[in-house]
Amino acid sequence: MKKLIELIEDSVRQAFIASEYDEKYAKVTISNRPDLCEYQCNGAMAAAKVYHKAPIAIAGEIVERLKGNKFFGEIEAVMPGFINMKLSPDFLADYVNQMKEDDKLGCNMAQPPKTIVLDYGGANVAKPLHVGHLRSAIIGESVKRMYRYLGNHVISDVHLGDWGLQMGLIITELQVRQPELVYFDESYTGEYPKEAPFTISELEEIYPCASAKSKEDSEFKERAHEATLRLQKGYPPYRAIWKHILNVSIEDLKKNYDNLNVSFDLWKGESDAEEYIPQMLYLMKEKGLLHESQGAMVVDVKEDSDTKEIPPCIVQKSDGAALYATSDLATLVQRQKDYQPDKVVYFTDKRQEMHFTQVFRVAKKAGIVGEQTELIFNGFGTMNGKGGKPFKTREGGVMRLENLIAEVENAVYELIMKRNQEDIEKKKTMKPVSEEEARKLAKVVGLAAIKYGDLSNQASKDYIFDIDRFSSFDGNTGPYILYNIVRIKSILNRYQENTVMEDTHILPPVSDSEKALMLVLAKYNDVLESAVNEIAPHRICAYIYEMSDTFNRFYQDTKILSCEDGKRQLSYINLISLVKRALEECIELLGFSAPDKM
RNA sequence: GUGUCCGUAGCUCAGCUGGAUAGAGCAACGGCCUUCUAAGCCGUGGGUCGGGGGUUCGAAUCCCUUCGGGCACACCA
Repeated sequence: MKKLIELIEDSVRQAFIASEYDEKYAKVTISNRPDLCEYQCNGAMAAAKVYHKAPIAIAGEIVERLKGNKFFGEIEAVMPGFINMKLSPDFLADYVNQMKEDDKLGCNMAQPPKTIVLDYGGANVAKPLHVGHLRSAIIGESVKRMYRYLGNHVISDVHLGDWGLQMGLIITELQVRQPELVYFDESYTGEYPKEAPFTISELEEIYPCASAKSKEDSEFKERAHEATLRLQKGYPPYRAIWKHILNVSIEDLKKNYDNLNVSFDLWKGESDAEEYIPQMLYLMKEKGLLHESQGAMVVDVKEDSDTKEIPPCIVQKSDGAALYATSDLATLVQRQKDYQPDKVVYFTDKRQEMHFTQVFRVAKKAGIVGEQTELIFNGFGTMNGKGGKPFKTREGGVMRLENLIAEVENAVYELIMKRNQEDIEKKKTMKPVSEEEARKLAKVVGLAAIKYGDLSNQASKDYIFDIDRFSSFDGNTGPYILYNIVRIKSILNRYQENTVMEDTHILPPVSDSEKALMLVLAKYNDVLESAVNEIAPHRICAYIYEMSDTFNRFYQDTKILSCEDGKRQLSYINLISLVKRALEECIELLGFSAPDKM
């Protein structure tokens, strides 16, 4: 469906052309003065100088040509040269009705659809998810849904950290602890056990212990490096241990991501890229890009236009082992082979920007991906605690993701119980909410609180994660958005109890608040498409907040269930159904959903 | 040091492809529940858009400069 603003702009452009002004001045924007008008065009002021005319005269000419146009209820030229427009109620209602008939509420599908690989999650095997993994998961998941919504072919890959030094560290530490295991018996030739010699919680303890040890004990560190290399070279017993680590971890990770309503099409890891390393190195060698520097194999990626020093990209360490860039590049080889993506987007902490700059340049230079392939680094800011310093537990440690989620759910749970208690005291309800019900509800609302709290900030900026603020039911929060959806559901339920809907037509608005609501609805496709183009979930948040706010005003001064005029009432019902649909589509894109009651 | 991002109300954030009086939420204060969920609505107070300069009819927005802060700068990921 054509965007509302484009329809208007087209007609304004015709007017500019008819008056022999350059059409570039015909740009229309949503008004920043809603008290004066709904849409505005400021082109007359810019054109004034070029055409040596008073801006108000130009604006006047344009307005004269547009008077009587079906789009406009009112249109006027205002000093010094603004063109102020208000839509005709009929046209607006017509547009909203068209939206309603469309599956995607008027959004235009990507033409042609693109194949897009998304790399987010970034979980490491053998390490629990912590708060540092939250943003990647939430933002990536949302962007996945956004791209998909517009009809793109999207493949999400968790891209596990399963191949680096941490593997060697664990193996080495395991050997220290349990040297009797068959994996460490060089002369052993039999089958390796199917059962892992550790549980997930043991694993989660082993890694930090080994990591700390390697910082103090250089001999231990040396052995870990060696073990890493042997693993990467395919040494069978280490492979067997590694497989155990993988299985135990993935099972646990899936559980955690499920709780966040985050899912992946692929559970590939750095290890899966390993077989592509030779091909990758060959491509580089063939192009003469590869050379040795201080014992390592590197590719120069400097460009003349650089404003700073970009160091060469190391693709092979001096001991021959793979590292971060190696696996990211080899992964690109694999993705190119499997999907020929038009676009690959990475969601990691913005501190990794340099790494991705290097990797992207090497990938293009070596021809790992085509010239046209878009490689996008979507770096996000740090999640800070209340004081503006990185988010920590009260003891100062790194907080586990599951604990964070539990804390938010608890905060929400407390609020639900408190509110229920107050309602009983005020005699608004007699029914105490059961603990089980409240817990269930707190899960749904808590997830909305976390995700909305995160996504409503611009991803690239650092932000403050404030549990109390995010889980609050007042103001610009996830719970508030859900509350509005629940309110609409409640009205619809009561209405449908005793009525059959036959006509689904929405009538032209009769009140300001109703028109305002339709105006917000009408820009749905515009907001969604630009949010997707800009990879900006926060724009969707801002939009649904605006819609909720506008709905509330409408709700306040419009009695729906007691409306006497049957046709009008039905129109209201259809209007708020559409609002509900729009809100639900949006929160679905953000990665959470609404309960039936709150 | 070089580069880069940021600095908007007491707090948390929008707005940044230049437009009219810089917007929300929280916090504070005052109204509105026998009527669709008051987790709401209406209203009041609160700002040198870090400072300075420039471009422009017009700058929070673009350019320069300065102060303050975050982050990155090859064998960790």
